Amino acid sequence: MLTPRYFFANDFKQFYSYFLTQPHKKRFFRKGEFLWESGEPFQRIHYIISGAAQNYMEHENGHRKIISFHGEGTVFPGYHQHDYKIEQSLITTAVSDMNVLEFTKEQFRQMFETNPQLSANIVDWYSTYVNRLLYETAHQEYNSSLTRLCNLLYLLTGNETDHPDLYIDMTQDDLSDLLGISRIHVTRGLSQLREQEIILTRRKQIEIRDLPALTEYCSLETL
Amino acid sequence: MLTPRYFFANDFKQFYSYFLTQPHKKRFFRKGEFLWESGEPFQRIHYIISGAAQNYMEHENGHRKIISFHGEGTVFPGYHQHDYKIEQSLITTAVSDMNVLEFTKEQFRQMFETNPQLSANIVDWYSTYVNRLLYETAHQEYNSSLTRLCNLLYLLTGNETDHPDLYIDMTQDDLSDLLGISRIHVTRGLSQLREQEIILTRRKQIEIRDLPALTEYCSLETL
DNA sequence: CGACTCATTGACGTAGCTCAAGGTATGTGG
DNA sequence: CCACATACCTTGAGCTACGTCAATGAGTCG
Repeated sequence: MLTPRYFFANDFKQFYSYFLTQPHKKRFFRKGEFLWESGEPFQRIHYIISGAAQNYMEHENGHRKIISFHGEGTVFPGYHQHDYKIEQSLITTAVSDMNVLEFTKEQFRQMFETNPQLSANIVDWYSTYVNRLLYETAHQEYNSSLTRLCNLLYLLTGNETDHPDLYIDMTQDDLSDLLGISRIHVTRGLSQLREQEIILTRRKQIEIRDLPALTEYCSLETL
Repeated sequence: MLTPRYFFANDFKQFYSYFLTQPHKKRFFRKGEFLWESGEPFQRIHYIISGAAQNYMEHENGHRKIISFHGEGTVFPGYHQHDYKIEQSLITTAVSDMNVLEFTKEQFRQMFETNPQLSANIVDWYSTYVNRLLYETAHQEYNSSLTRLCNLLYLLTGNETDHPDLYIDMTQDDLSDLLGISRIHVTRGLSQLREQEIILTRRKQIEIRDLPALTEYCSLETL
């Protein structure tokens, strides 16, 4: 039973060697560079060999919403044919140096049409993406800011694995942009958790000290 | 350039005759019946011949979030293989009497794997669904309640077509559940628009009298 | 006619926002 | 290696948009 994910990785790893046999371009992006710029329609699709990217949207009033992270062994953005207005506000940047395989929409279409395993995988990827968005739209929206924060921290530990990652390397600004809660309010929530010795906060990092206690604050839907 | 949609219809119409040739079950649902019940894992997929369904989610604290409507000539839910926890809180009910073709996941998988046009269409459907969810998560979230309301009304007129539908047949409760805003606040927003003679309100219906004036209240992303 | 369901308006409370000021790591250039 | 700039974090104070509660009105249906 899958829970929402903010970080996508390794869900296309099995196609790496196949991708290499198909027409593509090898590219390198330095940390901070754009893979997909604001205002540009969606045109190229990347298979990520190493490094990670962040996908976010800029609101006309200046707010920034981080939607997802994409790391090694995954493909972003999801392949499709339509053009959506909202894509003009989407931005993808490298959060670390990246090596990728770059495909045009047309090249990817070729593969989609001739490789049934690939097309099945793309649909699964979409369903995972939908799941993450549904979680936010239909669940998180109704939670208090503290619950939302705790849910996010819990999910970022990669709860599904046997080895939860207890160090979340992210600024409070990023958490705020992921949650759609003001940075100051995020700080207040974290302070509260810190007082209860559930977490430790430091520069660009949250350390989870007491995962069971954290889950006490999470909504049922999250666990 | 596509804008978000809340109402899905006719995007699988071209497969109707194909679907009829494939293994399926014809079913009839009376208004109010469940196509997919709460707690039940996702198992069956419906092609809608006539009538319409509503897909919503129930939050553990009692809130109800309407996600989308699905009418004639479309398929719901989207085909996929994984099981997501959140699906246990999803509910689909008939909002009018419905005639559908019902497929099991397995039957649909067969079609997905053997009909490339169908699989391409499924991916396009997913991208449209993602677009609607992104719109809400990354855009509406940052708008004031009045802007959100106006955006929704505008989108519900079916703005893309040449013949906008100026009568929105929906209770204020439904609008509130679509927007994630309290019913009372929805009423207040509507009152404001009514005072400016942009809309007329009546039982289970909003009539748009002045569409251009309405768009003045919409966010840029919506138009 | 009575019993729903749906819509409206007022009064009031509060979660979360913004503004403001200050504190503490980290990195850079002289 | 120091000092200075910058990025990041913390806390307080006050405001406001939106939520809840409560009372009433207005269609609709059996």
